Amino acid sequence: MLQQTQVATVLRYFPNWMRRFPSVRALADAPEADVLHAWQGLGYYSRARRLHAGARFLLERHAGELPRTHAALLELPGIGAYSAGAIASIAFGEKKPLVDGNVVRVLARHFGLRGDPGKGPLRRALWQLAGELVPEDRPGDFNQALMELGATVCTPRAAACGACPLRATCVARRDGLVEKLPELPARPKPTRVRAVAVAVRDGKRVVLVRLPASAPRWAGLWTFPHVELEPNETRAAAAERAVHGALGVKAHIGVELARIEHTITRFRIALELVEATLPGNVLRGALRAEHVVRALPSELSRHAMPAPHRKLAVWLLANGGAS
DNA sequence: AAGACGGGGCT
DNA sequence: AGCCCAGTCTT
Repeated sequence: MLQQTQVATVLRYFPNWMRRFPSVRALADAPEADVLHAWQGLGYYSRARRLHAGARFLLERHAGELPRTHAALLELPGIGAYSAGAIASIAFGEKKPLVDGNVVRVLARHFGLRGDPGKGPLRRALWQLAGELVPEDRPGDFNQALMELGATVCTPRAAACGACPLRATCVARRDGLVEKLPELPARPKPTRVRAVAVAVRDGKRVVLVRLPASAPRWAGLWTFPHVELEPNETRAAAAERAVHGALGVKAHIGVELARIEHTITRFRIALELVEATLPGNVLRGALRAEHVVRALPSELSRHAMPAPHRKLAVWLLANGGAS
């Protein structure tokens, strides 16, 4: 849960997660829908699916117990070099390094390492260095200390060098490079896109569709039928296309209901919610599919939805089913 | 060896 | 408005 996610954010999810899945078996036995529901809003949903798969893997291969070696941990879905190093060193006292965003920063600054830490040469050097530094005695404490130093003292901006226990030997501090290191590439500015989502009405109910497991984004989550607008495409045409793509039927497109802005990894999406109805004769068959559900606005929260569609669902609930 | 994957905290 | 977060997996 903490992979690429701040502790402050995880704190809002972890207690509920542990209440719903208090054991490896509880998680392994849970339907994926429940797992995604408990994860909804956290992002990087493949983490949830891998954690789920990991629980099942543990039951099949390790009698439901976490293996105690770095090598065996690495075989688990969702456990990469960082997590295997963290668990092996912190939980089991194995002398293994770890490199997370904090460690990258601390090491790059302290040793004055130039280059992009995401690229091969420096990336390898950082793991090599971390491996040489981690001690036989209390490797977990050392690793946590390194991360904690990065999180609290050697921060991305306004580092508290005066309070740093390593200030005497820090190359970046000596050379005035603290703010320059590590040399992370700037994230490209998000591309602006317009998208339309459709609230397909069936009386007081509204249609949600579940994205297929093969979807590049939000796989397994429920959304309103939606598409990005093509160049020069009208909102209504896009809305029709969205409904046809999701349900295979033609819809009567109505008025715009709401509009939100949402930024995800590389896109800044202006997402408009448009109302629609279906001809009565196609309604029943089209909505029978397993990946389609009709729900009252008050029931939408039962389904795992990504943040932007969740916002639209909240809007629908607040602003009623006025149709 | 690059890209892709979410969403939000914090400056 | 940016930057970055206790990374992993796929292409």
